[in-house]
Amino acid sequence: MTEITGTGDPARSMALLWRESEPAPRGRGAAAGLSVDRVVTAGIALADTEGLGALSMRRLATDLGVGAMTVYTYVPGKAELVDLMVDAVLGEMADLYTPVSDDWRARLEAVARANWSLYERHPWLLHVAASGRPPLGPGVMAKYELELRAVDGSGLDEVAMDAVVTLVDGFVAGTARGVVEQAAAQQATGISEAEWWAATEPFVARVFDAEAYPTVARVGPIAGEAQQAAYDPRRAFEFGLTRLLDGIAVLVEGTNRS
Amino acid sequence: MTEITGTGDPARSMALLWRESEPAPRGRGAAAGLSVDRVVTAGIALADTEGLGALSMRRLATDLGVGAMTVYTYVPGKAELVDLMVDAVLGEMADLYTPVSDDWRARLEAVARANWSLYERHPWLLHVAASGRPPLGPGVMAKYELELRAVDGSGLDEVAMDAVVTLVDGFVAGTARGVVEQAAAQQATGISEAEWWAATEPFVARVFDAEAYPTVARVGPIAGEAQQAAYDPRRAFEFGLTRLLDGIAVLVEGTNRS
DNA sequence: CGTCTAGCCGTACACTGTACGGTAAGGAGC
DNA sequence: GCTCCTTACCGTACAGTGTACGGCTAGACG
Repeated sequence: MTEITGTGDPARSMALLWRESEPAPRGRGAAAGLSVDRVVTAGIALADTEGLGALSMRRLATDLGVGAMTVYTYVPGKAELVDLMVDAVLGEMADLYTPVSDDWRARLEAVARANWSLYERHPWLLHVAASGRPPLGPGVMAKYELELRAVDGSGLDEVAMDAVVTLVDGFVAGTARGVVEQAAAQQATGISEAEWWAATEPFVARVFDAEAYPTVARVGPIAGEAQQAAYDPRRAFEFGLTRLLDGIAVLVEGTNRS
Repeated sequence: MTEITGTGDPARSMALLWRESEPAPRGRGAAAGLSVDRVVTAGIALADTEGLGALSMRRLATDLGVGAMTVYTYVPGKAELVDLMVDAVLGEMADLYTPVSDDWRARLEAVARANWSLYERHPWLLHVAASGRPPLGPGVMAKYELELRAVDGSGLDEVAMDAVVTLVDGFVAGTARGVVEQAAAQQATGISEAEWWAATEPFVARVFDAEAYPTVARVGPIAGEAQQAAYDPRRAFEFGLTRLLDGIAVLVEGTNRS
């Protein structure tokens, strides 16, 4: 259920991403009204509502009202389809973020929260390995541009600007992943987070050796009580974001001082 | 290819994790010498060498020299097997980290690097969604204890100690994921990172609109040149770790001042 | 020696992505 | 209006997956 971007032929992928050589529909295709865009949109809708696990070529074809193999007329394979879906969806970033402040820190925080919203809208993004070889289409470019602008004018050089944006994006992805994983576990088991914790905690208490793990014995219960679970991703997001921005501020101040 | 921990029956899982009620082997099993431990060890070996994608019940059974369904005698299902593998492997953290300094920052940095090594040894860990409902076995406990000790004595309260450890663990997982994703893309395509970038870059140059994305046009080439790729996870790790520790230092100093 | 238990495993089901080859519908040229 | 050709469409097949079910049999116990 993990898809990897950038595994198709680069030339073909780039042509698709930028919608080069989309021919005027001829032949039977015109009747069905099918197109790359419609395929991609249907794929996104399916992944949004039922998860990336439900995105099979057969199911997608059924949703589109065509036979399974017909989808391959518009898209070389599932890998390229996912590339297109990712690029399209990252392009939505522009709707989620509008720069307001002239303070880099406020802008960067807004970028982080917009990314968080993106993962809320499209949780399946976290099941796609896109950081290594991102689909360099218009959506990715627009998102990257917008994020770079947030740190532009802070005094950081170009390499640091890129590194800061990458750091914030990665942080948000990591904490958002926590939300998605908990939701997936709940879906897979039918047991809520609280129920699971209630069922597991007694065993922890029984089997636990407070002498072997004294620090866990001290910290665990307090942290567990505060979160009502083994892990609270939303709390982790708020806590981590402040630390991260503090750390970036140290860099910015150091840069502007010298 | 993404597995989710904590999806089995909590009682059964906890009993397995702590190896309760492992009966003295009777019947034919004694001859084959099979046990939960041997199954788990074989699973880890398989995942280490060929990846989590190669870990199928049939393949594991073949490696153990038994029929496919025999594995189910020792382990309720694949989900529980993965739980056991994760706990066993996180227990190795104790071999990778030995506390030396009495400076919390040095200790926390060592924890981060030990986590990085853990993912180098067992990249498949990143294909397991374990943060939501971690397998609370001896390995997880040992790792958590060790990490909490690193920040103990820094002046932070218990809730903050847990949050800091969670933050660092999540950061390392995110950057390590970059390495694993790039390796997976290379394996899937047979094309190296440099070759992919060389094949893609001309298309970027051709299709790219410097007026639409002026900041990308300025920053992208400089960052790309510095990394020789779209993304360099090792660089991101070193850069991010410093920012993160700086940000945590701000918190520690603030706590100790008041 | 008889019985019973527990380890072992063959078969089956509903899925997956996609290679291959066949069918037929629409546009172009006359 | 007829023919031809391009191209969209799609049925079938293959090698996989996790695991429910039920049958077999080897060893332990009375």
